[in-house]
Amino acid sequence: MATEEPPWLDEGEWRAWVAFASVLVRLPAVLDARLQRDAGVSHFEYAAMAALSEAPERTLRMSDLASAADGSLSRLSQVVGRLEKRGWVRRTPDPADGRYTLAVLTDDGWDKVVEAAPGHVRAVREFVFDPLSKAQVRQLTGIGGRIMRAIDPDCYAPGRPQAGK
Amino acid sequence: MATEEPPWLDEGEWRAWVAFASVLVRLPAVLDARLQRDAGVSHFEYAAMAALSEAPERTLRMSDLASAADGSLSRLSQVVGRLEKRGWVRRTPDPADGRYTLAVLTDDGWDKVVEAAPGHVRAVREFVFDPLSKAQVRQLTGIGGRIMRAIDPDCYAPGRPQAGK
DNA sequence: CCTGTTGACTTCACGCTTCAAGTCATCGGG
DNA sequence: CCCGATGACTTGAAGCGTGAAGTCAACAGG
Repeated sequence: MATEEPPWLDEGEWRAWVAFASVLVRLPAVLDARLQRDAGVSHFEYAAMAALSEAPERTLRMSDLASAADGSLSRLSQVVGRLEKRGWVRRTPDPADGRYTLAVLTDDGWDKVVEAAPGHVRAVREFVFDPLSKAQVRQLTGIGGRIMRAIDPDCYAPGRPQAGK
Repeated sequence: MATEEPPWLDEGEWRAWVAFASVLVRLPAVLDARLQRDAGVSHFEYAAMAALSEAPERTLRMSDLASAADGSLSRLSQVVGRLEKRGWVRRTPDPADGRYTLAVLTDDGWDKVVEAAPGHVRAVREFVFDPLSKAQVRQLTGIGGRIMRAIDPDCYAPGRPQAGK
């Protein structure tokens, strides 16, 4: 029963895959390049600061920030080191439990996010939402959810009725 | 006219973006990890060898191979160097024009592709096509095409009637 | 034939990511 | 109070990607 499925892609799947695989490679590349050019930060740095900017007290534990930004703790530690050198983030041991380290977005860091966000949103709109119809946006939501649940069933519940923030 | 569009994402777009952005980060990561674990090659190395395996004579000029594999010439040059050391690819100056370099897939390289392909297809099926309905696969084709055309209008014509290979 | 130009590829230095230790604070058991 | 275990983070070496500069073959003009 291990090989219930056809081993190869049929023509419809193949067409979908060539188109989608290109998107997987090129879309992150152009979004990264825009962010780098317009704001001088990588997408991962931006994601980390954006996550902090939405957190209470603009503060998050390193490990929570790592998963919020979809990266390893090691990677995050180095990135936060760079952001700290640029004055956008500060690190403090958690007063409640010294094993944790808290990352805090500074006022300069907040300003940086506010400066970078509109350009990033504009890029996302230009390459993703402008070319799509309203129906396709709905379809994309469903498709993205299905694929994410296949990759990581714990990432979020399927029919969560609450409005996400 | 520069700011015709709303600067922010509405709720439907935002939900689509959170789901899709995660896919953009995690799907390449899991596919890469599978390929690395099962066949010991990176996705880019696999893509390069797969492109060669489908080319006439299993041969392509370096620059054509670079664009077929969606990477810079510089990156490709290094990867082909590594593949050559492993005996899977050979480099020859083009007899017709010495400015070009031809990359040729060796028999060992062919075997490697044949060995790696089923696992890769299985992974793509597991994470992309199994969780989607037939209708969603069609939708994904349309969405992917639209986004790609926004990124690179020259990448392929919209309604090309010819069956792509 | 010589020379400058073009374009394809290669190489090098640098920055980033990863993987495998290493450090440090806390907790539970003697 | 001490001691080992656990878990959160940090660090260091190694590998990979990028951008700039270098090499080399072919061509076009004198």
